[in-house]
Amino acid sequence: MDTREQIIQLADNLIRDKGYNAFSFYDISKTVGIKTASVHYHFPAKSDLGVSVIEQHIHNLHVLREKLNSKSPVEKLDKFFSIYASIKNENKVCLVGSLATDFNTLDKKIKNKLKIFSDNMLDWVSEFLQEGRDSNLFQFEGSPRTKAMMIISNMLAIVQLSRLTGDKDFKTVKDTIKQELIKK
Amino acid sequence: MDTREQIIQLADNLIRDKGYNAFSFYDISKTVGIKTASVHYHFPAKSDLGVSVIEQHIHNLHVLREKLNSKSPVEKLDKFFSIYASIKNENKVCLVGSLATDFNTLDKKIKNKLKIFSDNMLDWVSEFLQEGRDSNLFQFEGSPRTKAMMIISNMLAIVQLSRLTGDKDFKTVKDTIKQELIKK
DNA sequence: TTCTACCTATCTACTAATAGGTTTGTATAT
DNA sequence: ATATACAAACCTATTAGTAGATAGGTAGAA
Repeated sequence: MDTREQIIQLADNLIRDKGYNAFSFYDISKTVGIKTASVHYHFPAKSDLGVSVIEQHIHNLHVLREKLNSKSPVEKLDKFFSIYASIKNENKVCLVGSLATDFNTLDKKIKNKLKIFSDNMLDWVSEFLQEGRDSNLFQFEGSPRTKAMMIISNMLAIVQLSRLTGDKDFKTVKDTIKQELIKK
Repeated sequence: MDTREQIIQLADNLIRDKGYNAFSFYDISKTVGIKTASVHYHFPAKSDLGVSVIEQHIHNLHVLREKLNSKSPVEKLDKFFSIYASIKNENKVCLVGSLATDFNTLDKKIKNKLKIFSDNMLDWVSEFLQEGRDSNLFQFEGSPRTKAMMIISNMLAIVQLSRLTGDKDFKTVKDTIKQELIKK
């Protein structure tokens, strides 16, 4: 992994661990083993780094969608859950949740990119929910978009909330959502 | 309102607007009209202010519970929703959500106090959900605590997420939760 | 007098960011 | 084959600004 990628990876972890306004170029530099000025060589401003972190997530989601394209809605749902399970496992939160709380302090470029990412995520989940209902695998009322919004917000929040209430609440909520969606 | 209360009120708004690590004693001082050193007179450290903000929320919840004690579960649910509606209306997020994303940067005293607050909230919602189901007003499966966790996380997250996806999504999600809970 | 609530002044540490220099490899022209 | 040019990726050094925090002083009220 080259330096640039390493910086993005690290920034991503820091944002989801401590929040955007709690990490600095010094945190990056000491771990990568270069000076802060060298981090600025790759990313002139902190907001440029923020934008790149989100772009990485957009790209990863795109690749995942392609990969799962021909798989069943249940497999897609499981993969969706497993993303949040590993977030929880690392005691982090999801990118959208983290940046949403800092939203009013962010650069316009970051805000716009983040909107694109959350739209993509919402689009993907809506799509496989619809697909699952059409093939009688899932049951839910209302539009797929609304259901997607509810499932995403449940997962987004439970990784945050279970930092306080205990990690096993994550599993309980995840299992309940799946059960409600799949039971017949 | 005396200075101390004014500082707490202001810090509360700043935390829920921009996040704990994005506000400073200078933000407080310029609005209250005193110097930063004078803010330190009331709250020696930033974490003391943070603790007081949470204590205020704990107190407010306690007062609310007392006030609604004899009211119906539906009224309690509506009041619960209206709290989040006004948060959304101000384009803020809820205290627990905001501090949960910054959790790994917080002082131990803040972490502990925050746990108490989220426990109280969870306790209250679980209680009126149970009450509502017992009197055939609500229907849901699983434990009241799990359902409370899911409803709280939905609301916690939708105020965050709808900063990106649009304010009307807040209303859609809120209405859907209520409908699913009350329909017979 | 002593306490409350503020003040001025200052400190240390950290922040993002920039200017300008060094090293290293690589491509091109002679 | 060797000198020249150049860019990539780092460096040192520095800037201007902000952070939280403290020492010590003051004016007015109890």
